[in-house]
Amino acid sequence: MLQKPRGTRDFLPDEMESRREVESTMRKVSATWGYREICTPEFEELDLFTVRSGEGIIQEMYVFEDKGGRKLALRPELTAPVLRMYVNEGKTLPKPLRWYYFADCFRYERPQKGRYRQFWQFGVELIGADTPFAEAEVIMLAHEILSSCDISFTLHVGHLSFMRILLKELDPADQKRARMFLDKRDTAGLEEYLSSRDQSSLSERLISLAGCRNLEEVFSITGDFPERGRIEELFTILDQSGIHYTLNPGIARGLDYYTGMVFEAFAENLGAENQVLGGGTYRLAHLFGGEDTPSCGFAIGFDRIMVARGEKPAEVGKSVGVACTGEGRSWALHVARKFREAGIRTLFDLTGKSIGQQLSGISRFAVYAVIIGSREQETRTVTLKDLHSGVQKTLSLQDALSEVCGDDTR
RNA sequence: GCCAGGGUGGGGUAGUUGGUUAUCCUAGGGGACUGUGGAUCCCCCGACCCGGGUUCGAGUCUCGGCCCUGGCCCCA
Repeated sequence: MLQKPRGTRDFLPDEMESRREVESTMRKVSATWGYREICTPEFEELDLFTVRSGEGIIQEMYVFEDKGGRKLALRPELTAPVLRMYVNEGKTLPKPLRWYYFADCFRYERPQKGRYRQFWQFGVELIGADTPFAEAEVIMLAHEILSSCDISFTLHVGHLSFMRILLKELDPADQKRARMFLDKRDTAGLEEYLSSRDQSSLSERLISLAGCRNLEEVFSITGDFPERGRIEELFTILDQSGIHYTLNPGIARGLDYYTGMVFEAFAENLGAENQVLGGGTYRLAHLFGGEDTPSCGFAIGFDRIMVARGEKPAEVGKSVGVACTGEGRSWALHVARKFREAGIRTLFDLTGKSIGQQLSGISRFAVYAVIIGSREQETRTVTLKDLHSGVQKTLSLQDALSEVCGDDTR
């Protein structure tokens, strides 16, 4: 028997419905903030991703050559494609651009809990606004989306300037190593590394920086620097917004293109892969041939959200099943059509068996049965049975429709 | 790429030291049953992940691969 490729999943209707429910919540929230959906190709030129992230990621991607010999890759993420799209066709649109996407991505990695080779991301990019308000808006939107997903999470907000100030004397390779240690909260590793570089005093300052939970402490370590005012303004807005977050100067993020604010969110129930969101302020457009454009955004690991939510059956809508005898068939078809026109999920019996057996089938998926035989056909009525209470009555079609439609508890 | 633990009908499972026709539950299909439901009874369907090796004989032992679960690495 053929298997599905490693790290991919099939989704049955129950799971698909609950995924769509969450997805639709994310879309709705984003829409209320004025963000509009975009879509980019499933695959792109390989260079788009290597320009941004380096050659090293080739082994983590699905890379292939098409019949014309072009080197292509299934997208491993969406920020680069979105910014490529912006450079290609968004430059003349009025700024700022508020875009969101919901799309699948592919990474050739070892699957584990919450990590698959095909996975879905919901993300937002705010392009062309370079203010504390822009950064705050993106964080607040992220917070609202996560809150609407019915999971418990913690939101950490940081800024790369703090670390940069302390690290500016080191050469770039050492800076990068030091950031990685901090990002992983590996203080022992950091101390060891920096003392091998004769920078022991630095590691102490870095570690206390990473432990800071308010700005005064941070600035007492870093001293004053030009961006201070802007950073203070950003956090003032966050405080005024009332969202719950933690200041975390230890966030470094993996990549070099982040320029300032960075933030991450973590959920429970997730094991080793518990980060559900990551984002920040960055500059990428110039890498793809555009003007240097300030942007910020975030991406949500949709599948991890679903894991963190746990088993939650999706809402079942109202539904009726139509059972009929041979004599009642033509009237039953008409009745079914009317129910569907009223927006009710309506399943017609396909077995042609006895009424009892039809009801037996219907009761497995519907809360109402509509029974049509020769009596109903002659009098143009329907027999509506509530399968929960067992109560049934014979009504006009119109009354049956309003009974089903009007009863919101079903 | 690395480590640990796994893989028996669709799902969940039993299977002793290697020994007859691989156990049970559930789901699914059919029937009893063409004007009143989820019940019951009967019947059916359906599995040892793949390949090599050891053996008279392998679900069981062994090697390799694939896949799953979790962890490491990485995390754009």
